[in-house]
Amino acid sequence: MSGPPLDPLREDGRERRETLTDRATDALRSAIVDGRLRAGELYSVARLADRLGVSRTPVREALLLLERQGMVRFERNRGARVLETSARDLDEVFALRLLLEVPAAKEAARRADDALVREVEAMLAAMEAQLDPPDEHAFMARDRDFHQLLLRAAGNARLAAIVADLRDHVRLRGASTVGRGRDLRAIYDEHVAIVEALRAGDPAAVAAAMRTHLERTRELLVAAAGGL
Amino acid sequence: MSGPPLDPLREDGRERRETLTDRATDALRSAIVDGRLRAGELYSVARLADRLGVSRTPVREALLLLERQGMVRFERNRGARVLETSARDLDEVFALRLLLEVPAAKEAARRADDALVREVEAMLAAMEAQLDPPDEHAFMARDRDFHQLLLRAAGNARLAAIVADLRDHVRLRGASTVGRGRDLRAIYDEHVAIVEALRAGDPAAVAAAMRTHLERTRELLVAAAGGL
DNA sequence: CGCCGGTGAGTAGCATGCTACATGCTATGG
DNA sequence: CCATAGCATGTAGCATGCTACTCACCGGCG
Repeated sequence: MSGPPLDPLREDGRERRETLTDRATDALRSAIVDGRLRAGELYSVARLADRLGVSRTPVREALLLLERQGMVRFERNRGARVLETSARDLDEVFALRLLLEVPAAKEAARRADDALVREVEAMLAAMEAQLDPPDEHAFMARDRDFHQLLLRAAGNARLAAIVADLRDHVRLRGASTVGRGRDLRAIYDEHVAIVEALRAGDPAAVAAAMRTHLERTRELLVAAAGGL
Repeated sequence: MSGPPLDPLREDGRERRETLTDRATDALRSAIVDGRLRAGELYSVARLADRLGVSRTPVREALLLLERQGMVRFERNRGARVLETSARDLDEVFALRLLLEVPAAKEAARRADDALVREVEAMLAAMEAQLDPPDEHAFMARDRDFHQLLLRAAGNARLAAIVADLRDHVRLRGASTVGRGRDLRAIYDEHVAIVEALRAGDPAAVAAAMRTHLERTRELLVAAAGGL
């Protein structure tokens, strides 16, 4: 089972600042998040290396990094297994995001200037553009950018990096299911509330809106994963 | 007819035996934390591999993992540089520890039973044993165990893992400096306050004691690093 | 004297070779 | 027919080979 070929990493352009290990890490991470590499499945380093068009070394190094992030687990002489994300895992992830992102949103609001507000508004518009027709993949990419913008604005780079890692545990479903469009609209509205509070210069309201958003998202995802 | 069970040679049937990469990661991490590998210095994979008595592969893999943790940075064709921990880094680390450990301590207190209280008390006694004569290295190891015990008791494994990673950014100084013994005593007393609140079954007091402890430690370390 | 270009040693990054082990299949013996 | 030994195949883990690059050093030239 070789599966569909992943995008080759090699580019003919000679200037490569990034290493192949970096590229392999990004490629495998996104393949796992959007399900092209399936949770629960075993993959061999050699086969993935073939699919990516590189040698085994950068692929193994990438998988070791993803293992540390909790996305895969090596099984000796068997392969690397993509780990499933249980409802309990999602609960842990969102407990952490609440602890980190709510205070970070408040701090970002305290520091916010007009330039940040404009950036956030632009991000919100980009999200809205993915509602009709509903494109979950593009929407979630914008959602990630929105959150990262606010997190970086809070001034703690490590916090932003930790949240980015946590997000990778939420898998995207492939085809939109029934009612998915309405879900996206609801998520979008929660972001609107955050931006309105930010525009009003009200850090406590920003924090509250972020808390509401994360709690609702947690409910949604935990339920979709079968509940606790 | 199976007879009496023999001791299984394999731990879990399918789990991971420790690899050389794992051991190299632990060895290098602790060498960096206690200063045997010096911050700011460049080290080559080949030389480290010689010192550890293994080939370059597990050493490179270990350094890649430590790079992801923010402890080293590869410089192409030059080596791996041990990153310094600035006062600003420490401020970020403790901002995160406050966001995570204070609520975690409260949750641990809510869940605490007699067994946990006894474990924590034993850990506290182990810390006290390192006060006279003062042994900073052993004391800090116990301190780490104390915090990890509480974090795990809070029921969020990822939270505990994140805090463990953050702690590695605090370097131990080698020989005790003047007044170091008194510092250890003060740190110990802050842990006593946490345990007393825990014994009293008062989650809010546990959280407050943890906050005090972390804020004082932050002040101490940020000042020692030259201030913000 | 100062600048500059060559050059050789050392390096990360990547590819590949090698070994022990896990597992499925098959042939063999009951 | 069924159980099982052993063989073929595939794998992670580790070692090693190879290449392009960095940089310190040195000698010659302005």
